[in-house]
Amino acid sequence: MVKIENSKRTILNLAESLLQDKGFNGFSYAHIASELGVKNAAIHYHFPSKEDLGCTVIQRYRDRFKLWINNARVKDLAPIDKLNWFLGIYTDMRADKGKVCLVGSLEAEFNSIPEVLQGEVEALHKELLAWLQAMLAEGRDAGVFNFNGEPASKAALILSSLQGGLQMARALGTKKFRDVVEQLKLDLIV
Amino acid sequence: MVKIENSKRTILNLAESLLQDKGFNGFSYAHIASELGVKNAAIHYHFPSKEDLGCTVIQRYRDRFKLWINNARVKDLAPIDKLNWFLGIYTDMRADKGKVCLVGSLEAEFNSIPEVLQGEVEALHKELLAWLQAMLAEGRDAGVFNFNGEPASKAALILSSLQGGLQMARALGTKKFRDVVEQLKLDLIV
DNA sequence: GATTTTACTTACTAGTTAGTAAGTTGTCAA
DNA sequence: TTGACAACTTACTAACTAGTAAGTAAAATC
Repeated sequence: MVKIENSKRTILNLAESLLQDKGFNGFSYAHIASELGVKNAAIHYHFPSKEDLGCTVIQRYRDRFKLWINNARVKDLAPIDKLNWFLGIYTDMRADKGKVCLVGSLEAEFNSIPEVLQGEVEALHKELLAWLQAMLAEGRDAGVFNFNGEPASKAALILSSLQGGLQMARALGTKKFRDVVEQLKLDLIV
Repeated sequence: MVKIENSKRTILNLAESLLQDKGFNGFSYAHIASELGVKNAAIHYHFPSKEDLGCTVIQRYRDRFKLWINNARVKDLAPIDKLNWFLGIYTDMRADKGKVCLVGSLEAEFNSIPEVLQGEVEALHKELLAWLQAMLAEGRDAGVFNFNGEPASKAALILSSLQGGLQMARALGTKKFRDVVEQLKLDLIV
């Protein structure tokens, strides 16, 4: 028995990567197993069903995001730096083999994924929006952001455009994604 | 033999609907066949491969869009009415059982769909952007739209946010999509 | 040192997938 | 009336899907 160090985490990393690359219906246990050099059943040992695997990936991402935003490195940033930190997450995804965000990938296939997974996606999306909204309100109050309407609506617009922008870049290239980010800033920063 | 009227078109309608609902990897020939009350092979008779089917759906959509924008009913509209016409397409998709746009659905699964289909998606996306860009430029020149930066970038932002907004609405409800559209207008219209 | 637990493998199942080959039947043109 | 053709059905295949049950070997625990 060749023991792989931290199999569970390695499987989750690969599953997350495959979700962002091929979508939930676009990868199989066999893909993960062959990439890890183990058998299908080994994946089922750690994650009995694909639903379990998907949910755990999202839960881990939610935990990660919560840790980040509550860490002083992000929490104590000025609004404009918070914005750039957030945009950087998406820019990094694009740079990493043209990945898209988990939320976008799973919402595009929303009606063909398990219900509990839908619930996890909903929760994650709400958490992202809540943070964005608070950051926008903070920045507007501080006079560094300028926009009409509610912070909640502006947050929804920004997140949607990042989500769509990553997908667009797959067909039209990274430059188009950069255009979206730049325009986003032009429409926000004083 | 019970002849279904215009089978080919009926199959295309169903395939388009399934693409927008479940994604390319989320539906099968069996789904289409059972819904139409025919056998699998009947679908293969009209569209030998799933790749053919997908491509034909996109080609038809491209033709339709070309017809629309070249028709006087749209062509001769004022920029603001052109905008509302375009936004209406997406609002209607949302109203129709929470569908997402074809481009978004296929780009989310971009790395697990056939290459020729990727090409069709790219072409459609470019055509949508080109029309949007021209409309934005026209509106800005006419003084009804106001935005910084290039029309191409603003077009990319708007289309991305509509694409992402439809997906977001699946998890968070139609109100969130309306918020995106409203914010979009606030950020554009004088 | 014995026993339990962890992390697998082997071997399998039942269902689904896209796709094919050969036959059938109604329609239409010559 | 015959023959071609369109639009299927029947019957099949090979590959892949998630998932399971039983066995195995090393490591941790007692």
